[in-house]
Amino acid sequence: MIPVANSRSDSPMPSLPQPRRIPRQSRSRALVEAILEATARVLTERGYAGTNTNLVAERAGVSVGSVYQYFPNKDALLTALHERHAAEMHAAMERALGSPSAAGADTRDLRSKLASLVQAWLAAHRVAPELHRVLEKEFPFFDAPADQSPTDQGIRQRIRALLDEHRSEVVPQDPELATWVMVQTMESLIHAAVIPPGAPCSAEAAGQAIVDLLAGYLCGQARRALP
Amino acid sequence: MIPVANSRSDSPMPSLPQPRRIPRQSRSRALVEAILEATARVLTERGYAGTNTNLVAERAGVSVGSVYQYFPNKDALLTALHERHAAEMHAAMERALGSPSAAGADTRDLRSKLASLVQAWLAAHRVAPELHRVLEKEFPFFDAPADQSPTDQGIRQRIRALLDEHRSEVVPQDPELATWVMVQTMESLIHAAVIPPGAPCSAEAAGQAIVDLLAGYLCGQARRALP
Amino acid sequence: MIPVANSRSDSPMPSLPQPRRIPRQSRSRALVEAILEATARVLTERGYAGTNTNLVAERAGVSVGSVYQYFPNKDALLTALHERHAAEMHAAMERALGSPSAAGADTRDLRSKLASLVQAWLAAHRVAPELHRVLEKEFPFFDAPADQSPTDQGIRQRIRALLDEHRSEVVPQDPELATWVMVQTMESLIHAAVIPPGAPCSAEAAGQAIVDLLAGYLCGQARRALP
Amino acid sequence: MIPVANSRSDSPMPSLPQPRRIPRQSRSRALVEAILEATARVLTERGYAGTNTNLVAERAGVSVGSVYQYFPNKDALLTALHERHAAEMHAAMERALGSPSAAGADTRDLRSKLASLVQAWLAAHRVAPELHRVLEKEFPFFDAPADQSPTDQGIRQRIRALLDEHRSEVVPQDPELATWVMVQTMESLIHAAVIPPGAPCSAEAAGQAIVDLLAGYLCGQARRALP
DNA sequence: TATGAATGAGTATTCATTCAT
DNA sequence: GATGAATGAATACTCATTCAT
Repeated sequence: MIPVANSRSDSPMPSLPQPRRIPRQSRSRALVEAILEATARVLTERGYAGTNTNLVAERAGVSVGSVYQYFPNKDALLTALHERHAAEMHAAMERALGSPSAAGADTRDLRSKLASLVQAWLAAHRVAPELHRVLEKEFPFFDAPADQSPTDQGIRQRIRALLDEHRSEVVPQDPELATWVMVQTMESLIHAAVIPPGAPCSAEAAGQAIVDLLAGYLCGQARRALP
Repeated sequence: MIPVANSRSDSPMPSLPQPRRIPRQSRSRALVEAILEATARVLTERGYAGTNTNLVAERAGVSVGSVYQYFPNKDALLTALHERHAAEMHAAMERALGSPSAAGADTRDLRSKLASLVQAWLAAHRVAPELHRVLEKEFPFFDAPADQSPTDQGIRQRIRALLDEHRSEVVPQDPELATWVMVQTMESLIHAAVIPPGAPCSAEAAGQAIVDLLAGYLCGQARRALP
Repeated sequence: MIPVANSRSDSPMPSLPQPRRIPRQSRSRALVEAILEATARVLTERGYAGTNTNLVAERAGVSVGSVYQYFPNKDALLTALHERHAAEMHAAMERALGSPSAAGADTRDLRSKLASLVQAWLAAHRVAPELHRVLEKEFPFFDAPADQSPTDQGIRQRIRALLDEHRSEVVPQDPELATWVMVQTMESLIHAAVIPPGAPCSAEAAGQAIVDLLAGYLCGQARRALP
Repeated sequence: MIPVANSRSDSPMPSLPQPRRIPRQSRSRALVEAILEATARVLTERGYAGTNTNLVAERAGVSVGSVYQYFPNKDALLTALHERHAAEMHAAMERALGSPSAAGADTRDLRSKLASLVQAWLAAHRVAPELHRVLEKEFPFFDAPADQSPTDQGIRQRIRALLDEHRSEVVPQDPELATWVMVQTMESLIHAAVIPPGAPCSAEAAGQAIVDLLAGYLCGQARRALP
């Protein structure tokens, strides 16, 4: 395993960097918010190499010191942004699928649910595609630790639960493997679809194709109804 | 397009950096080879942040000046490595599918050909997974320009040709879109399967799953034979 | 043992920092000379906290990069200066005492030799007392490693040899201990004498007093001749 | 005098920084005590570079603001600690020699008194050698101003008084010079003896050697009785 | 008074790139 | 062509100090 020298200090990245202090007061929260907002903006405009803590601080209208008051290092900014993104995706998923505990309430078939999910995620990514590009394509090496982040785990588990709910419709035998295929495929294709140059078609068509792909794999037939 | 400030000079990266001179003499070629080899080694051992031109030169047993004789800047090294990788993939594809001009010679069905291709690519990636990890996961922002690289275009076209050859078996209507789905899916899943932590199963099983996914999408059924 | 966080990096100081490359060509040597000269000047003018590598480089008329080409870090500059000082003291000692191998050639008694040595060292320190102040008083924590430097060892050994040569005149039993007392006393008193506010008397008188002190300890009587 | 740029503000240090307010209430005194205690602890554990006001405040269980309520700047903390040390040495000296006003009461000869003093100081330094190491070796540039501190003056004067009491036994003519030699020698050798790597012998033997050195200088013979 | 969040100047070090030899 | 010494802009991070609450 390569020790990815990601920040200046060549120390091996110790799992997920956490905010230095959990902000409780509203002022602190606003500060953290402003810092993350500025990070997102700078990241979007200048990419990874062009992003530096001093600039982020300036853009956020705070001092560098304040940035370091809440984030132990530069990577923590990116990680926080990543986490926030994962949380948004998780929320979008919950909205699209409902909570797993409320199973049975949702009587749609697997394909319909997949369509909802893909739709919701595509919509969420269209908000700030450039930011996601940087976050997901320039720093996927944050994915390894991020995969162990609770939010990412949550996403994976929800997908797994979805497959379990519909296990009678699901063709692939190994649910673990099927979950992996699902998550990898959805993430990469949704990003590829949204991020320039994007898919060679409308977002709707791309979404449709992704659903076809997934449903074809899971249910053994790509099209809902083949005459 | 975002001007990714990747090299020291903040100038927006103008498409693909090309080798400063195409070396014709064998000595030059050996030099370029040594430099790229060293780049690959350093990249594998130390990741992106740990890679720098001086170290590459040292490892290659050349002076920095010589590196800059053949590569206009640091990014050109990585781009060249990426191109080389794409070329290898292209060659593996040719071996697996045969040249498109020799169509008709290969009488296997689409699924069999897909299986060969996935097999070949998985095998090719297992040779130096760490290098691919860095190349594909730390620098996927090269992907966009790389998509415009001739080699990548070649891969895309070969896949497109494959779908055309089997257009009778292919369910999706839009061949352009189908090609896009194919390429994106294969690339991301193969990388995900090979790069740690990898797929939650054997490489064979992962390959099988990828083929199932692709064939399900293209042919309308995931399993070769469903009774 | 306390890990003295001396440079910015909190890493434990690994014995003596060595120049990054041993300069062979005259230009390099001149560069190193200029850098050390500048370091000495800055150190003298601004003390430890006021000394920084960028300023040193500027004063030396070179770029920071060049400083780091020859010295791995800031401390190495100070260490080099310290070493150079020790070497000067060693040379002054050789001149005052003669080489130990040529024993017998010098027929003076112990007290005379001590007087020569003290004299020589006082003179050497009067050249740049402020520099020595900083070197010896602001950074004596460099002494611990420096004590293991070959030059400092050389000084200690020469003193030890001197005591051995005159073992018949020397009262204290333990030569190891006597050497320690000698070295510590000479160093601290000479520095104290030269560095402002210095001794409450002329340099000559101070030197005389130091010789009295040492000779009194070693030979059992402070004055050369007490009637 | 060199303007040692020791605190962040580059202003030349104006002699001795004094506590901002002399605390009269017990709570204040306790606060000051806690702060100094914490300073000593941090200094001992982390050395000069590792010591910072925020950490000191935290260790003291106070806010930084409170530190600055009683100490105008960081150096004042160290100066106060140094003063406290000097005071302890002064007290130890009083205990060993008796108050100078009570002269005549102590009928011991000079050498005995010196032995007592050296003994007492060695013992005092063995309590927290690391702290003294930092205090005396990392910051001896405080020595110059410290020499002007009342407590240090007190020590000097007491030594001077001692020499006067025994002026009949004292060989060196200039009492001012003799005092200077005494103070410098005792301080540096006691520190050298206690601070690692220390003297190449037991503390007792080192103390004995120091007394021999001083007595030899003052009284003209190193050993109490030479047959 | 006490607090501690906020400040921001300051600094060691790196590394892509150049160019005189 | 090849070399590698020299360059110097760039940047993460610290910490003494302030001041609104």
